[in-house]
Amino acid sequence: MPRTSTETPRERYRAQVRAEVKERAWEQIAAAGASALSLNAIAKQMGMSGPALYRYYGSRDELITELIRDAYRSLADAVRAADGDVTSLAYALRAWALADPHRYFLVYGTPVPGYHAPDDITAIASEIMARLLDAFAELPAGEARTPFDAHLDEHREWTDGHPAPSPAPRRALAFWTRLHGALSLELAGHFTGMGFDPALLFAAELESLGE
Amino acid sequence: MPRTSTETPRERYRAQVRAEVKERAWEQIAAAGASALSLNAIAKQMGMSGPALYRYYGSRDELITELIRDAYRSLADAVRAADGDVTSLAYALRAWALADPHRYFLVYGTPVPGYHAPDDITAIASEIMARLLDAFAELPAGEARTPFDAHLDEHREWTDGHPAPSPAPRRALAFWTRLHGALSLELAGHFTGMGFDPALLFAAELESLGE
DNA sequence: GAGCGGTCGTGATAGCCTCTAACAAACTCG
DNA sequence: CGAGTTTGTTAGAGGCTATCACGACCGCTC
Repeated sequence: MPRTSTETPRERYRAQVRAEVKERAWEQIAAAGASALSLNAIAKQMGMSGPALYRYYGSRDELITELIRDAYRSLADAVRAADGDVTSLAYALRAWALADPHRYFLVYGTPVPGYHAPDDITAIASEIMARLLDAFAELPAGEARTPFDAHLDEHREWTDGHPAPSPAPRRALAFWTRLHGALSLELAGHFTGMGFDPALLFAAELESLGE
Repeated sequence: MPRTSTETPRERYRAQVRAEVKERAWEQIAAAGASALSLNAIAKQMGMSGPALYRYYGSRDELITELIRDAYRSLADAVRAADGDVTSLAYALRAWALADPHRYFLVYGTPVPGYHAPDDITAIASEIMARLLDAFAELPAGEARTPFDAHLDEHREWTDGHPAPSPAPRRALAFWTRLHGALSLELAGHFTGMGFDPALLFAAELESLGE
């Protein structure tokens, strides 16, 4: 197999170790959530002693930020891989969330107080949003124009130049907030013991976006 | 002032210290979130040495559980104090959430992996749900019956004997998930920099429940 | 009022964590 | 081969949760 010539052996090794650290980190997160992530434990698991890991990640926060970045990227991939239409987007989102709930909460869960997302992460987020706007732009306009539509027409910074006409931004926002509402409560276990099927609730909410 | 005769001085003192601990805990949570809560720091703040606090709360988890319980109780109070109708319930919820976002996340945020809520907490949660069902039971039935309505009719464990007829449970669930979706994304800061007014999004989502 | 039992606060300690610093070993590349 | 960078080590500071043994104190009872 051909190797990239611009990559020194050291860089190769470094990248490999960083990747393995992330792997273990994901395992830990899946097992006990992001708050329980311990650089020390990862180091020991990999057979090296605590501080060695700091050669690869300057701090716990740096590692977590990298994991959040990867989570966003994988969500963007999942969304990109879905068919263009709204329904398949919704089920791609749901499948991605159910595949690893902790990863979902890393993106949409309780924020760390001081934390502010780096630019490249917000860029990925807006790519996902663009995909949503695409999907809704293709739908027929349909219903009546709401006051919130008017407000959104005057505040379209977030659509970042996307040409989707008037009802689409509102519907894209509703897609995001409604499905997040249903998904996050399901993943957080707030529906357990209630008896109904969360998948059907999700479907019903998705339905509500079509009307 | 008359004092309760069933209360010994020791018990009075104990209750007072426990209350002050909780106060400091809320301050810390408001400042840096629940994950940053430190029994040690609280003890020092109160002028006593670390382990002394363990006389009052057996563990950090026990304190947090108590805080979650209080959060649920205060939400139940807020909801109980609101007028019966759906709109005032929604704005009571929103006001309660905005008053202390970290408290909101304590209730509806990323779950701690091992954690399972004690019975009395789930009891409070179902009282809140009953209030919601009340509000929707008073509304005219209106629209067409959905497949999800049928599913809910067969799975009404969670309504806990509440007599609200068919469309009400679905609408109460939608109230919960939609408003939570909008609120939690707002509180987590996912709308910052997007330009639109989260209050108007909330209002629009609330509107969507009336139809 | 004296004594006694339970409660409360203390310091010491174990064990975990993050992260820094100084030092030794290993590897790359000229 | 040799020099410089990179990597890993141990030691240690300072934080945390939590347990334990001990002394001090308080309030109830006699």
